[in-house]
Amino acid sequence: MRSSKYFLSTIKEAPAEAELLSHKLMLRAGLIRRLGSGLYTWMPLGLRVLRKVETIVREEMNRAGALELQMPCVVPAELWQETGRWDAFGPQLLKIKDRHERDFLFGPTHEEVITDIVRRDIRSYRQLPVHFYQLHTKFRDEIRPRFGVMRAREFLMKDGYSFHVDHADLQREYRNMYDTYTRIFKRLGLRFRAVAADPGAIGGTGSHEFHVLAESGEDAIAYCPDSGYAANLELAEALAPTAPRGSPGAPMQKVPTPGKARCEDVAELLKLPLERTVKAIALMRDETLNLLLLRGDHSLNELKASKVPEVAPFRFATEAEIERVFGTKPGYIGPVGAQKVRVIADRTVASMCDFVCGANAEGYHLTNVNWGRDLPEPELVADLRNVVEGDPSPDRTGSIRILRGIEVGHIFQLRTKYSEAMNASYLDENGESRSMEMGCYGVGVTRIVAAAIEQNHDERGIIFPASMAPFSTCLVPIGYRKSDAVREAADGLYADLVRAGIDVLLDDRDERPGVLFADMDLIGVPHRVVLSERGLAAGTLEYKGRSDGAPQNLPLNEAVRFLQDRLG
RNA sequence: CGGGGUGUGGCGCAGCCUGGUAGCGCGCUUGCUUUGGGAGCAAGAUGUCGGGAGUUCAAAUCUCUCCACCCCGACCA
Repeated sequence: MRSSKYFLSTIKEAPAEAELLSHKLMLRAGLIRRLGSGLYTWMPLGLRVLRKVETIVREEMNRAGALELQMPCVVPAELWQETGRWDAFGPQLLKIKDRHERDFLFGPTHEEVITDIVRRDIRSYRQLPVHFYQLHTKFRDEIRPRFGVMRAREFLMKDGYSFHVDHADLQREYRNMYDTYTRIFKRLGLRFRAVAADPGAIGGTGSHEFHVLAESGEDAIAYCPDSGYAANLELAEALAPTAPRGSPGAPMQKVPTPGKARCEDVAELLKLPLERTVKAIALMRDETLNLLLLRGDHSLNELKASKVPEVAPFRFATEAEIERVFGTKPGYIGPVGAQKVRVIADRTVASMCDFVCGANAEGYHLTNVNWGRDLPEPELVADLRNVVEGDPSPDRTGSIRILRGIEVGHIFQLRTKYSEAMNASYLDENGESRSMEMGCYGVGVTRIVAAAIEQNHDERGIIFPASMAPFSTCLVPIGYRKSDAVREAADGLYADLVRAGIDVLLDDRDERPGVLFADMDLIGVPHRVVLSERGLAAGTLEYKGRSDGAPQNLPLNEAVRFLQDRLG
């Protein structure tokens, strides 16, 4: 491709709408343009990148034995009413009506449609297993789309669905997909990690997420370098402390802490470590108030809380409810002397002694509080908190580190959730009807591009991994329009590179060299070859990798072979 | 949806408080010069100041209202 015949639309200053670095760079490099909230056009340059990612995903899915098909984006409501998701999916579901006022939806995911296909076409165990996938546009009416294509409303996703005679075969395919996803992200050249995850709203048992590691990632991952344990932070178990609870020291004391509602402030005022304080979080379950206790430096894990039967379903108590029950404002509430309240302690809190908590009186806290002496033992002890750096690994080998990640893939074992709801069954060897076991597997294709940039960039712009760069190589002639020698050499080398099957961009624009260099760096082309009169006179050209510190000179006639070696 | 913020040429912004004929930088067009890291000079083009209503002799500026977008929370590939 010649840039004079292409459409490069780079800009120096990122539009104010972009906050995240990858978003700014994608706009500046002219990969995408925004149409509306969460809606983006993929410009020719960006689409090249997207297609490269798609191709790798498709090749690996095919290699894994899955079959590509394509389902409609627009789906009749009846199918979703059958599984109850027409109502259960909530406002994220874009509902639409046709001219006959019939209800449809724009598919955010396609379990219903694929299960409908399978229940019509599959009768016998002899036809199983099957695995169908598509690369298709999804729409989810996110509450708050953000970060460009990272969390867009319309996005490209690879979604695959497999059907099996039994759970064992589903598990086999699940492992197959785990390996396939691992291959995909390796081929893409990304630093990533597979982590155990909560199946969430999609349902089923057993699930892993694949995260691209990046500082700005929205998700936290608990990772143990010693054992290899990796889980989404929300899932990682915080083990109970092994050391026995210390014995009570000084008597409990009510101390004034005016204006100090946060544990940090109380600890600072009392000159005590934050680890000696206890925070109280009031959650309502119907009309019951549960008081959850966490150590001052820990944070509530709402997923864990939602799995404690005595707590869930919950909502946070309002300030009015808190004042009615405790007679004081949030910030000064505590378990000592609290009436009509169920006290539920996090495992860590249950083993604390001589701790600090709210006194249920505005402007006061209690110090040297001890279970069994100053208040009854907690009614319930549960794992309620997020793990923190340094916690023991849940597999009891080594300790936890926290990494940030961007979720780009998720695999689920749905089991029979959808096949039962939609009556997708088959006849087994004995002629008996059985529900199919089902798995589903998603890759956020558009998000991968943003995540790759988030992980790989510098002050000059994007550093695309070779796998997804819009062009593998750029040929930058200096003085293309001025020097016959440069032009002839550039055209000749360009033709040679094209003939060698190299995905090369000849930057033949009539611009100053600085502009050409800056643009090629910005759009992230991994390999750059510079031709100049000076070099030609010496029979050399210049090569520089996108992240190399300095260029190197090469004999002119070795350029093609050199690049072929570099490109593998 | 709750909280915070922003809408002024293609992009980034000033002007608004204190009403008086809309400005800067980048980009764009033309010419000359320049040519190894986003050039210099000169001449130009481009604005329903987010929409509507109101106050006023007069509104980008004040008031009301609607809209769009961004940031923080819950959701997710």
